[in-house]
Amino acid sequence: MQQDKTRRTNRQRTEATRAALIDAARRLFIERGYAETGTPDIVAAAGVTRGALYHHFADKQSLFEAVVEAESAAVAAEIERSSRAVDAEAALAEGGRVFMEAMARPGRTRLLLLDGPAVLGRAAMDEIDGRHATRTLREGLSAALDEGAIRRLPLDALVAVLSAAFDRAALAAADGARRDDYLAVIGAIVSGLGPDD
Amino acid sequence: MQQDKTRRTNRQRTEATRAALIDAARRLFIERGYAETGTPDIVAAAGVTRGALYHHFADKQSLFEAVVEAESAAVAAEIERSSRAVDAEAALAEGGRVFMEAMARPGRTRLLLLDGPAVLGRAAMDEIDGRHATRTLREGLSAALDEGAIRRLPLDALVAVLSAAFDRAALAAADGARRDDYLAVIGAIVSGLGPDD
DNA sequence: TCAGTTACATACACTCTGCATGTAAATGTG
DNA sequence: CACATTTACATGCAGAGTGTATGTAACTGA
Repeated sequence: MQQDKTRRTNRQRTEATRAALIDAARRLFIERGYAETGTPDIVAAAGVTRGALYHHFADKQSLFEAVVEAESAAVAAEIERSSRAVDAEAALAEGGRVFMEAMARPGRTRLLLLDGPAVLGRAAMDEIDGRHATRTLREGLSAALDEGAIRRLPLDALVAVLSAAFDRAALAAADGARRDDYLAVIGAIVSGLGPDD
Repeated sequence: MQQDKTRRTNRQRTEATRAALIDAARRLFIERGYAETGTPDIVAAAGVTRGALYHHFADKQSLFEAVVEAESAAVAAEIERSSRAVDAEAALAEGGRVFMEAMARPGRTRLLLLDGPAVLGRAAMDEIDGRHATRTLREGLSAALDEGAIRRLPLDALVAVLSAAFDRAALAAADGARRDDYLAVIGAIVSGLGPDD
C-alpha cells in the first residue's frame, strides 16, 4: 500500500497537475478576468510552480483556452441534460431557457462571452462552442428547418445570429436586466421565423 | 508671424497632444489589439513621451476608452449620413447595410466588438454606443413600434438583441463570411416581427 | 540496472505599467 | 510688466508579470 504522493505514474502526475491548473485558473479567470489574473496567482492556487504551468501549456493563453474549452463543454452538458421537448420550436424555447440559466453562474459570461472572444478571437470561439453549446442550437434549428417549422434561410448565419442573441441576453441578465424581456424578444423572433407568414 | 511650435496656447497644446495620442493609439489598437499594444509604442507613434500620455489620461484603459468613444461616434456618423429611407422597416434595412459597411473597415470589429467589451465591460460599451450607433437603431425600432410596424415588445431588450445580431454579423463578415447571408437572416427576423402574424 | 525521457522547480532577462520627481512654458494678478 | 502659480510635459524608478533557460528528481523502457 503506497502513498498517494509517492510512486505515481507519469500519466497520473500529468493529469493531476493539469486538472489542478485548469481548475485554479478557471476560478481566478472567472473571479477577476483574464488580464487581471497573473500566472503566479494561478500556480499558487493550484499548489504548483510556474515551471509546471509552462511545462504543460505553451503560454498563459493556451491555459486559458483549455479553461474555455472545459467551461463551454460544461454549459453544453447542462443544456443536453435537460432537453426533453417534442417539437422543434418548443425545444428551442426550452434550450434557450436552460442556456440562460447555465450562463447565470457568476463569471461565466465574462469568461465565455467577453474574455474568450477577445483573447482567442471570434473564429476560435466559434470553433469551440460549435462543438458544444452552439452545436445543440444548430441541431435544434436544423430540425426546425427540416420539419418546415421555420422558413428557409442559410443555416450558418441563422445559427450565428441566434447564438449572438442568446449571448447578449445572458450578458444583459448578468448585468441585472430582466431575463423574461429577452426571452420574450427571442421567442417572438423565433416564432416570427415561421414559414412565409 | 510666429512659428507653429512656439507660442502655442495651452489649449492648443492639449488638443494637439490628445489628438495625436488618440490617433496613434487607434491605429495600433486596430492593428494589434489592446493587450498587444504597449504604451511605449503608442507614444512613439504619436511623437510624445509616456509622461504626456499619463498627464492627459489616467491610465492605458482610459486612453482606450477615448479611442472607442471616437470610433463609435464615427460609425454612427456614417450611418446617419446615408439614412434616407421613408418607412421604418426600410430604414432599418438600410441602416443595417450601412452599419455592416462601416464595420468593414479593418480592425473596427476587433476594437469595438472584441476588445471594447472585454476591456471596458458590456455595460460601459452599452452606455457608449447607446449614444452612437445603437442610438440610431433604437430610434428606428422606436419609430417602427410607434407606427405599429412591429409587434409590441420591450424596447430595451429588442434593441440589445438586434444590436447583438448586427454585431455578430459584422464579426462574421470580417472573418470572411457572406454578408448577404447575415443580412437575409436579420431581414427575415425583422419582417417576422411584424404585428401578430 | 542504467540510459533516456518526462515532470517539474528555480533563476534570470526582458517588457510593461504607473508613479514620482524635475523643468520649461503658459497664465493671471497686482 | 514682474512674478507667483498652474499647466504640460520629460525623465527616471519601482514593482509586477511573462516566457525561457537551466538544473534536478522521478519515472520508463530496454
